[in-house]
Amino acid sequence: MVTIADVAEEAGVSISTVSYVMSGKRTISPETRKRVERAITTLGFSPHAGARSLASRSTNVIGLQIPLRSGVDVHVVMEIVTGLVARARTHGYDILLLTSDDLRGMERAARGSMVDALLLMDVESDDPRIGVLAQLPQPSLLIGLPEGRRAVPCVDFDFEEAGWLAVDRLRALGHRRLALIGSPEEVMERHTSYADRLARGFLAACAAAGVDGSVHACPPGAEAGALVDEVLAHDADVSGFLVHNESALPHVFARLVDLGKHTTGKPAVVALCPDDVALSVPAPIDSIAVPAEALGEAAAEVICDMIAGGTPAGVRLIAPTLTVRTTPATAK
Amino acid sequence: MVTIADVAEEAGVSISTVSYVMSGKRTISPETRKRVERAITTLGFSPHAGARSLASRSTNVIGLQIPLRSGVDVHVVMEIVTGLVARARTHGYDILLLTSDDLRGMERAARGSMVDALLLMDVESDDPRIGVLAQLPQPSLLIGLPEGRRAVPCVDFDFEEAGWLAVDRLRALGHRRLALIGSPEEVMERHTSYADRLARGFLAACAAAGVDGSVHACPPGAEAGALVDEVLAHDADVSGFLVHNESALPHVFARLVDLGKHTTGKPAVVALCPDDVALSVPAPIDSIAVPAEALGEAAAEVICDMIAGGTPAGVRLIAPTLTVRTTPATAK
DNA sequence: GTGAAAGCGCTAACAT
DNA sequence: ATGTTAGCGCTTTCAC
Repeated sequence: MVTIADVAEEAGVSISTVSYVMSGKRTISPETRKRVERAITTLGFSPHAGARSLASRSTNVIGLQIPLRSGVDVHVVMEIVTGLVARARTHGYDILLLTSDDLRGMERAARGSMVDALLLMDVESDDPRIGVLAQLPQPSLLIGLPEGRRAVPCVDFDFEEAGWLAVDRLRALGHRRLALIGSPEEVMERHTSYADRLARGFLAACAAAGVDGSVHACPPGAEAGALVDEVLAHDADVSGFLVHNESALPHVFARLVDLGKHTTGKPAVVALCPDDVALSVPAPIDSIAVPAEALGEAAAEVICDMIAGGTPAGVRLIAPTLTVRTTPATAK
Repeated sequence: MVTIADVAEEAGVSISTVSYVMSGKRTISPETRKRVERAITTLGFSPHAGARSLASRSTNVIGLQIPLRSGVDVHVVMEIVTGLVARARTHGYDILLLTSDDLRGMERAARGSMVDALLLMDVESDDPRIGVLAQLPQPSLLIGLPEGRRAVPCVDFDFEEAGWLAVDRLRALGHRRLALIGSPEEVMERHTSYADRLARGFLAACAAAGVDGSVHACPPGAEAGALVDEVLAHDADVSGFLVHNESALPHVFARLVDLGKHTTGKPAVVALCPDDVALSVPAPIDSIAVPAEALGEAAAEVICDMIAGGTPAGVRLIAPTLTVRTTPATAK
């Protein structure tokens, strides 16, 4: 293994000079800098991360708890992670993978100085991890928005507003009895932050508009078709659907077409999902995009800022936007 | 921050005793052990990972390159990662997330002693990363099976054999003209290892059985329906389909039902996908399970073994198994 | 503009 | 069965 001492010798300078060339923390004459840089590439030197973190008390690693639980939307998770990793790298940070069921893992990582900060996904409305985070010496950030006190900064998509937006659109399409086809039961039951907030926004918007609205947990995959039947069995006049369940979307849509509930002239669905998912449905549908990759990027920016000691982060919510792809006969 | 010296003082022993209590590398009297352990929990001590890696020359971290490229099956990726992380943790290893497009990232991690080993997913038949891996001081493992020399050990599902198995089944169902509906174009084009091997096994099996077989790249989502039409336009007698494209599966299946190509009495499809995906199709279909989680676990076992200096790993392929869910009228 | 040297918190000889 | 101590490879005062 090649060390900083080897580089120093090769370049004919002292160890500290090499260190300062790398960090840029003091002015170096152009010639020395050149010599050192040549020595570094000649020898193929990479500083030992452990030694560095020991001396500098920082790791350039961010711990990320990703949800490996059932019911989560893997597609969205992957996109968030994609954006996150890419953006973190541009700030010089690597990502240490932690799993969301492992409360002790994140403590271990933090207390063992393996990470400079912690990032949590798949946050629940009343998440037990938040208390732990607040005790940790490193800064932390949630991708999600729990209820109650905000002991920890948050970044998320504004699911609550998305509920309002969807109801607006469904009303404009002429629907007066609406249903939210949402996340699977287990996600709802553990009060995953986004599921709670979407339902809240949806129901509040329905109430405000004086239309009828109901919320339904929905299993992923083909069984979603049966749920549509169930909803209609309970109230045959339900005609507008907000679908927030990626793998159920094609099945819900197909069932609504079969039942004649959705036609080109009278669209019945607004989907909440990444754009490519909305486009994979056999016919055009309106959708509110979940900007997953941008969300990951935003989270990376905020956490890097926090590590750098930037301004207190607070709450940041990305606003939803509706994309209209249908041209209903009855739309004015 | 609490250090090993604090613990030693609290317990009234020397620093090395504390270290040896933690590592178990020498015999400690029960009383001292107890005292040290109490001191550790009292003070909430976690050893500094950087200091540890500096002194011990090992990090207890495995670098994992996950594919964040288009066309990959996120569902399968997540399952592999799930199995991998869980199993690695039981061996005391954490996972550093690297991305598969970042060739330099993995070198950086390895040369900077950030990881004890490297694990690569989404391997291509002639993968440029392999040459780099072989030069690195740390051991590495591929999840995949490239062609040519095996400079690096490999673990994977036996996609080639899966091709044979599927052809067996489709022939038993009475089909004589077969089509493989496979990965998206971009995955095929970069000669992703699994896509290549599945196609090879499928075509070899067709040739061996004297039946007609063709391979088709397939876009994810709804456009898959159109591909079915295209295949049949080219040869209307194609009747047996092996589908290896998770998000296309429901659409391919629906199209085949619409066209009357698939009936309960005469099943037309064998799917290659995780079991839950196969079960989410509206009707029972035969499938070959991709044991993604088990694959991740196997990879974790092998790499931990390699780090521990275990026996040279070579190639390990998990055998496919067919699950029959259909009871065709014509089956004997 | 550059060097010398004192740590950072551990592990693992080498002691006894 | 336990203590002493020399590093591990870097960053960062201090000194010039």
